[in-house]
Amino acid sequence: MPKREDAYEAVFNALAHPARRRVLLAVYFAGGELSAGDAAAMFAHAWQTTTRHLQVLEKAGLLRHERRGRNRIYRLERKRLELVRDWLSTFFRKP
Amino acid sequence: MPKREDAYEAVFNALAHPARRRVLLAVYFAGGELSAGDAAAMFAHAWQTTTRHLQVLEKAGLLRHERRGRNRIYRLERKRLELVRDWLSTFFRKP
DNA sequence: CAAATATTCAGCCGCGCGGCTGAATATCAC
DNA sequence: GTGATATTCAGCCGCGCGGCTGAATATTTG
Repeated sequence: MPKREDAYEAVFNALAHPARRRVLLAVYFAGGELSAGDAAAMFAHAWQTTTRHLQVLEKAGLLRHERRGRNRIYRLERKRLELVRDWLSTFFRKP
Repeated sequence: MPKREDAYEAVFNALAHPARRRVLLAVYFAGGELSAGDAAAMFAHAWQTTTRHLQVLEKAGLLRHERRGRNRIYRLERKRLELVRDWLSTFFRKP
């Protein structure tokens, strides 16, 4: 089983790229799910590039996908974002 | 003046490296300030490498330093971590 | 001032990230 | 089944990140 440290590593790495952060926000504002195509349409670069970003996000556990017709629908995994929130919370505890 | 986006970029990038996350935690658990040497001592790699990590953190606004004798004391900028907290909070709002 | 200490500056280098293109795969419409 | 649509897979490539070493820069101590 993967260690907690690896989880942090994957998640923080995933969040390090602006395109990936935008995707997460886009999924959220689209109501929690978004097709790969709609995600790719947000960017100037080739859609294959977005595909890879989506995979990074998914491997980090921040997204999950589901096939729906010929689209792939990506959904947020808020639980995974809690990992970051928890990491941060350390710094905001009363001393 | 720097844009908000650039701030996110710098901060998330800074947090992407495990050594830098460890440094931030170390500073916190050391009571809010830590010398560059003590930071470097935590790692197996050359201290010059830590120097650079500290600079990345400082340029991201997550640390500030102050000379004290021949040491450089690094202090946390919690304010900057709030940026990340705010970014995250979007996802945890009631729908 | 000279020597020791603490830390940074400058610059080299390998490797992975994140662009790209071209081909493959899955599903729907006819 | 054929073609169109949506998306991924495979692989190329440049550039920057993050290691390293060696030299330089404060600051304190004797």
